[in-house]
Amino acid sequence: MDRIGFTHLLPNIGSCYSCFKKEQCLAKRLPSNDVEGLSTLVSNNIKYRSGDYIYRQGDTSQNIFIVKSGATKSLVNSVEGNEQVIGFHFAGEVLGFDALDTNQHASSVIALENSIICGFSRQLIDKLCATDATFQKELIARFSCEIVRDYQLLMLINKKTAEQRGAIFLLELLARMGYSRGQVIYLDLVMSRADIASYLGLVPETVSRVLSKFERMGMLVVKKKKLQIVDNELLVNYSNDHSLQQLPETNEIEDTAIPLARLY
Amino acid sequence: MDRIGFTHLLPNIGSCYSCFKKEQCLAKRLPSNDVEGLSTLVSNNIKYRSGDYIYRQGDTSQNIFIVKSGATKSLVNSVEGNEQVIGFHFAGEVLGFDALDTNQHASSVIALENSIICGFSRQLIDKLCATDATFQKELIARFSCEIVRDYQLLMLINKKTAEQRGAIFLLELLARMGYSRGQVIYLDLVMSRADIASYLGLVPETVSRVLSKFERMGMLVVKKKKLQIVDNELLVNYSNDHSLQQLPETNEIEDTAIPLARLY
DNA sequence: CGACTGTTTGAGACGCCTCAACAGATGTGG
DNA sequence: CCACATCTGTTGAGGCGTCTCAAACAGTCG
Repeated sequence: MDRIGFTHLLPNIGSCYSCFKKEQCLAKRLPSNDVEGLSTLVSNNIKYRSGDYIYRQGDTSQNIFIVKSGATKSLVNSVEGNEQVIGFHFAGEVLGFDALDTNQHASSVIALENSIICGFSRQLIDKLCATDATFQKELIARFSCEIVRDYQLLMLINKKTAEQRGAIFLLELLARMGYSRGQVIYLDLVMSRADIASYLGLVPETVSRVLSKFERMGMLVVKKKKLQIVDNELLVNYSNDHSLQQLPETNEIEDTAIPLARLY
Repeated sequence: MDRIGFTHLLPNIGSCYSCFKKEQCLAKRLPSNDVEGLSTLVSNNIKYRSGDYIYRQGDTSQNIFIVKSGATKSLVNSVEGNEQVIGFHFAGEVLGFDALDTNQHASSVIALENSIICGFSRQLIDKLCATDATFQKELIARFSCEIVRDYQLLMLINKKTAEQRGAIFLLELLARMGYSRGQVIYLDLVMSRADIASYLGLVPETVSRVLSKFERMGMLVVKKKKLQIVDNELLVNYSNDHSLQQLPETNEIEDTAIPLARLY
């Protein structure tokens, strides 16, 4: 499951200077003569296996991490033991913004598949911020982006039906994978139904039902963790408030009369 | 409604140097000889009336703001026109972190009462970051704090009952107002029931019902926007998962016996 | 092969929303 | 000052969407 296609070509430990992902990195615009020296402050290319923790809620550290390949989920545990997934993270994304105030991570991050991740110590962050205005601005931008993402998740969980959440989730995933509309595309869910459910504020059964319904409608084809998106427009339609524009489900066998009744 | 007690003593426009809130300010530790010059880059002590917008979702700017006195709410509008309150902000808190990546605010902020707010231009932020490591770290800390706050709000909205949300909301408000446990205290809700409901992912009717129930239980006394917290411990108890330890509600006609029943 | 986890599907329960009516507070203009 | 409209907040009755609980199945691993 090599998401980027050529991970196997990389040495396990490499300098930032030769990193094939440096354009996506937080520190992408560092002058190259600095980069080499800085690599001593970076944990390069750490391999994590599926299920491994990158860090745990409560860990005392101010490291931040950058996903180089693979995928992770972040989650928060409440005092009562409830656990909620608050994000999925793919290549190029930054983790660990939650510890830079309190010196304790407010969330845990777990690899969803075998992943390669770089770490920046707080020492390095401060050094880069002090010497490189570009890095500093990039860091601020990433922070801001994360906050906006949280807002969107809040909007998603609040006051949307399970079907809307499902549709929006899939569209978000498609967008992050770089797919545009109108293509017949295949989507690889790296996370479990339970993860999706937790992220969307639902239970796994409901997620399963939503996906099944989408499949019955001809919107997509579900095969375990592999999805084929057949009708992207329908998905977009469903992600909006469709209370007034209810589309007929697969009518043949069972209904026929019901959708007509629903039409006005 | 003078939350801090001596707003009226302040001049409308003053330098940062003489600001009585500089200890709480993002720029609190600036060397005093710099502060005077910087005040030209700060919009000092702008007065907003209740209902005024500090900024609107979609506004093109990268200013950030600091609430000096008063209170605000921030909210996000979805494409379908739904609106959700995502935060309340009191003196000392920073607003506007959501525009530093895209150069567009992802949320709106509205004054809940007459408020005094300072603004920092992006130009100033960058200048301070470049010259003052302390400011830079403080900014990062505020960012991180905001992200953790968002996580907590997500946990609050997801999988909690209306009563838990109500209890947690009140406790959060108490904590931010600096009250500790065990006191009989008065709480002044500056926001409407609709604002609370939106923030908690509920409808105003439900918020009203929850508050009424808390009052019937002897937990607090509701009088419009003024609350008296009578039994803080009970509130804490209710904020946890009380499915297994359901406390008896008012069974008798009205009261009298209720406090006694609650004593163990 | 049997345990185990993850997923799907169904039936019923329950919590919150919706809709409606009403009360109280606030503001406006005559 | 009152009549009126408007807005906020409260309370009740009923409906609906999601959760809960249960069962069955598939896939994986020992």
